[in-house]
Amino acid sequence: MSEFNGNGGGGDGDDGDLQAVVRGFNNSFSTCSSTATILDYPQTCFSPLIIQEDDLFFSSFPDLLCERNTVFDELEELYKPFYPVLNQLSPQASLSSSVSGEDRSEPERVQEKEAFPESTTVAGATPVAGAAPSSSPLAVKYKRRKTQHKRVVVEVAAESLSSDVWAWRKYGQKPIKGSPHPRSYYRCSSSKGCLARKQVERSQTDPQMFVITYTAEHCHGHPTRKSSLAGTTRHKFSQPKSPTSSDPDASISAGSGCSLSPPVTPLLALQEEAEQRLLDEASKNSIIGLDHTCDAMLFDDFFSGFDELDRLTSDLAYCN
DNA sequence: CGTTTTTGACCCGCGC
DNA sequence: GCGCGGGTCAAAAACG
Repeated sequence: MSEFNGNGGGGDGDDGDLQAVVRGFNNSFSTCSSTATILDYPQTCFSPLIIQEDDLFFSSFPDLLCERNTVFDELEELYKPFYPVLNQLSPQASLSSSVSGEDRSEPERVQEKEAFPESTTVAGATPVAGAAPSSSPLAVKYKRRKTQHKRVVVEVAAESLSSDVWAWRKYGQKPIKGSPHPRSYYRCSSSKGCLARKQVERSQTDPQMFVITYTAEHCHGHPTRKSSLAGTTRHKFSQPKSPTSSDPDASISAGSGCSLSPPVTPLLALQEEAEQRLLDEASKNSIIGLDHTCDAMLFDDFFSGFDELDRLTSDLAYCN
């Protein structure tokens, strides 16, 4: 790609950079050394109920506890304006209304169309299935983009990019005007039809940092470490093809790899699953409703996520 | 052989 | 209406 290469000497290196990033940063929430910072959007919610309940749970995960003191507290603070609203909502009711990810078997484009009905809004409005017909198949194909609203932008250090419980598949890379670094586009490959997207690019201000933009939500359960390992080569990302990839970040990819270790015991597997689900919820809640501050979906997904976490926590207690 | 990456082309949204 | 820039597609290549 001549245009891309035209970005100069940094071009090839950036290739490596972004490859290294492919695993995402989800686990950065559990890494105390992570310097994850929330950028553009006000974080939505952290329920008082989860914060009250989880002391025991967090104590089981020192890493999480560490992060909780930073990110979580910050989230809670930002979330305070929502408390009155949340207190009026029933988690159970929310849970029942938020189920939708399971049966998404239709073609992805249709799903996206419904997931992000353009110029729609929300607040309790039900997506109109089959609405907004396009004049041509191609029009349907490319329906989406800038009208998408659910996005979260995160800046993370390179060292926090080494692992991700999600499997991301790169589907594009573009040079960005005004930026010396290209942007890579990833979609979730953990589940067919998953709408989750991720954009990764190197920070302009600090080349040691990466700006990750998450779009949409995963329409499937969190892939446990166990199940991830059960896969074939999913997380064994190939080395950059370019022999010029002497980029130090490429070694991040090759070196740390996916830090997925096989669960030694079922209990450990459960703990890990709970941990990962928590992290996922934290991340998911960052995504939800960022542009629809009062979107009902925001609360639905929020509660459903923590309800599941609560269930897992109960399972943990039972196992102990 | 299945999955992932690369990369040129295509399409759409938006600003002018 | 036009052009630019960003986001996605899809075929080919690479990888394990």
